[in-house]
Amino acid sequence: MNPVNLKQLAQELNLSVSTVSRALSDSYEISATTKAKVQQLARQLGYEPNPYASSLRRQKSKTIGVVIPEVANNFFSLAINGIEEVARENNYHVLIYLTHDDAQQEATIVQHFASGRVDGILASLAGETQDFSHFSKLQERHIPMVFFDRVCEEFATAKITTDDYRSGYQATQHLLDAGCRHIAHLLISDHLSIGQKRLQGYLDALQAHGLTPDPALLLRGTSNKDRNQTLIQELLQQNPAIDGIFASVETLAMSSYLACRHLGRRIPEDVKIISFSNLEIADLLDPPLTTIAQPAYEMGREAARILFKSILKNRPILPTQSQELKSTLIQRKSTATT
Amino acid sequence: MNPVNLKQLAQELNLSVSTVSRALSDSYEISATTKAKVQQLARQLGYEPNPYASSLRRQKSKTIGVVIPEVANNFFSLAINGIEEVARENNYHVLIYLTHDDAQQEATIVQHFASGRVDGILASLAGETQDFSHFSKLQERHIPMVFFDRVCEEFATAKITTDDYRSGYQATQHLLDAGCRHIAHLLISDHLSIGQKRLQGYLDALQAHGLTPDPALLLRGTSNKDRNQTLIQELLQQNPAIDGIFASVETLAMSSYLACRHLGRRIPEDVKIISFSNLEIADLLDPPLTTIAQPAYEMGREAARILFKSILKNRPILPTQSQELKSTLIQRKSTATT
DNA sequence: TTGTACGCGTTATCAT
DNA sequence: ATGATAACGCGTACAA
Repeated sequence: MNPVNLKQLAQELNLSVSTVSRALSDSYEISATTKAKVQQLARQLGYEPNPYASSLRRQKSKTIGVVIPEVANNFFSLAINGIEEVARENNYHVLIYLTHDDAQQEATIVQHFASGRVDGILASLAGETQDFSHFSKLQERHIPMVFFDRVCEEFATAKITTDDYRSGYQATQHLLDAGCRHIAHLLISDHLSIGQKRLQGYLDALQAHGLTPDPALLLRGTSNKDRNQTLIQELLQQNPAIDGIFASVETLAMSSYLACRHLGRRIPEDVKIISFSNLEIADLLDPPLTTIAQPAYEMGREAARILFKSILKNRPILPTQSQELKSTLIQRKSTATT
Repeated sequence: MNPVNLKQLAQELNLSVSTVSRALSDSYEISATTKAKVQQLARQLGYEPNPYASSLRRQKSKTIGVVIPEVANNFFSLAINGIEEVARENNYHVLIYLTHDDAQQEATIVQHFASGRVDGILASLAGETQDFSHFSKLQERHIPMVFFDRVCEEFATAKITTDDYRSGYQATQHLLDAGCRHIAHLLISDHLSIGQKRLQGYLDALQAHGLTPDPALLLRGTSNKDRNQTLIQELLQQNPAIDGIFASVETLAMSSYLACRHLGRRIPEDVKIISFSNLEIADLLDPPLTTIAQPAYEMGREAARILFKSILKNRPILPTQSQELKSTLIQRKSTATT
């Protein structure tokens, strides 16, 4: 059984292809009776319009592309939920591409979008990305694009972020208030602006409290979790004074838990830990993890909304449409004072 | 700047469209020099072939559709990782659709696939699904389809599952060995075959130990976590003898943790808990959760491999290509004997 | 080795 | 109210 097309419907009904097409799109110029006949047969034969023919003709793909580092990550999977919801509301389809934090792969993916496969793009940068020329080329082609979370500052488009500087400051402040004086900061990447902002918040908070940041207490995580745990263990051993850890991403907090356990450091008695995290069950950890939770779902949704506003109204996206949402610090036992 | 197409390249080079087309596909009938010229200009102008025109012409979309209940779920996000990897290896694109466990939405999505938008489908059923006719229609159209995890037994196609009966038996056995005599079983849905198998394993294990299963100890979870926690609390209160919980999915285990905490039941002293789960950090929970971990990534990968074998060789998928992978019981403190 | 012509399925324009 | 026709961009059979 082959896919049914307009021609077959037309033949069956002794109508022209164009009449059938119009009947199906509920055009006002078609009589009610023909409409009914056509639509009934279409339903009966399970007719589905060929989306590629339609895309070719209309120069619209009804598809958006989502480019993210990983999907097995609470933040991104929640964001996808938000994106998918808005896409469905607009009868759009969602193509997912994973960069695995590899700039080269990201470039390949984005380059492909010059083909017209998607009407718009939602992207969160690979940690490695330093050269943004692949994105610029898309801008020249006027393909609307919204960045979320791991944004590219330089681009004249909308970006959905959270108040990373403030959160970084607040997290550090929280540890200081809890009595920590030697706070390590674990970051993801040297290149991401959100990482830089969180770092700057950390540095400023320390200095505001009369403390001199110690570069030895900064650790760049890798993509390998075992390696990260080892690095953190070494950090803790080489700097026994460390009494607080501020992790920029969830996995680094988890590696810190394992490192502490391995070294016999108690949380929060010996080391207090706070982390950016969208772990739903932070409360069920041992000990419960104090988190800065980003509104991941809302970020995905807002990014998608802005994108669709542009696609549907055929207007360029302006940087002024950017939004900065608020993260929430949720205090739990991992930073409790004894 | 408009998307570049073959016509423009042809004009620029004083060649015909077909020559350019052939040069780009590295056809043997084109001279090396023209090929070089064409390819250079194509690169220079950032030419990307229009995938929709190509799909229309070739009747191939180079796209697969993935239909799953949720993405914010460790099992499914890991599976997507596996799927995406295989898709990328084959230069295919991945469309993601979420059913949110709603059979109606699933039917709508699947129905749309009759349009030819995808060359193949990977699906994991919505918990609610009872009527499978939407899938049958696709089979009539010979669109290759592989089910994974939440499979539909009735279909003559490949299914990737885990040894759910054995795991259900083993999980129950594990609790029995730990001394439990009143074991509750929390399931997702009455309709999913994997749920039925796990349940059967549970029932058989009980009976093999001379215990009579008590229907009052079976609880069907909902899609609402708070509601689930309430239900579990009621279950525990109405059946104070319960000393073991076997959860069929991770969220029900987490709700059980919260329920126990709320009621002051200690884990594992008062109640031991075991659950199907792909939580990476089960070990960091309080107490660490004994899990049956499914090879989610591998399942996605294998399902995708089978699908691509069919797509690329243009052969139907046979039920004999089905695979049953092994889950692993990882014993942790939540089922420890005191 | 290259060019011409057609068709994939749909939609939009122009006629009747 | 309906039909004929062209075009979207690409790939291929056939011609030259």
